[in-house]
Amino acid sequence: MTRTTKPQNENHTACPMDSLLKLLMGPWTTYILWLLRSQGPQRYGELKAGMPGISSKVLTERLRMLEGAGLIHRDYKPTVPPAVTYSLTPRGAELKDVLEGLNDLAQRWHAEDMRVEA
Amino acid sequence: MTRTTKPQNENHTACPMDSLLKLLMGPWTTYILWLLRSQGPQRYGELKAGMPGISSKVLTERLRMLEGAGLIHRDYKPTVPPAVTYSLTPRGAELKDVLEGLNDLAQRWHAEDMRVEA
DNA sequence: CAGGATCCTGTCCGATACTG
DNA sequence: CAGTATCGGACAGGATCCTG
Repeated sequence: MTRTTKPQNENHTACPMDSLLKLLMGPWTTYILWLLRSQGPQRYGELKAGMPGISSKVLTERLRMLEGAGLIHRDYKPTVPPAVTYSLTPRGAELKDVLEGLNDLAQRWHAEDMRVEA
Repeated sequence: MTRTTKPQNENHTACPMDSLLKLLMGPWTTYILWLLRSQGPQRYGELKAGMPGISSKVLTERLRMLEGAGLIHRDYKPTVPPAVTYSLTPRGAELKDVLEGLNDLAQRWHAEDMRVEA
């Protein structure tokens, strides 16, 4: 086996949590999940409109990653013009709970820090 | 930190959860937290030894970020030679629960995927 | 409408060398 | 021992143009 990269690094990137974390951390990833959850299934253009400043490339990239991780579902209608609708999968919903836990934590800490610094 | 990025991005990086997520996603971040939790407070050198392949610079960088976020505590003894010990703060412990939740999810999905693909 | 291809850019990471 | 300083390279992300 040719092994040019360092074995140690594979160790920690192979960790399922780490890859999930790495997926979530993308600049717009949580936004996408948030939009799909709060506004229900949406089409590509709607998502893009809801995220001012994102490029097609990055949005597509993120959507593919989320799809690959089984967090969202891609529904492709080969009409003319084509219509693609994205929605959350059960896994996406499961993930929601953890994300909200993280969010609560972050917000609480943030609030605490405000009080301390004031 | 220099602030040359576009205003639109500040919108989503200003979200407390996003910054926390961004912090956690660093290449070695979860490792550090994991080590400090499973092996208790450790010194700089011990941490480094436990993470083969990491450079001083990156380790210091990550430690400073974690310290700045209030997740770890830095105890500096100005002896000769100096001794610096890092430990988890209460916040670090709190974060642990969420991380484990995420980890459980990731592992379960991973296991499920294995069954499906087999 | 929903992306693919391409180029360019900054950022961040790791290696090496040096210091109080 | 516990860092800092500096440099180069890889890669991620953005802008733009183009297509089924």
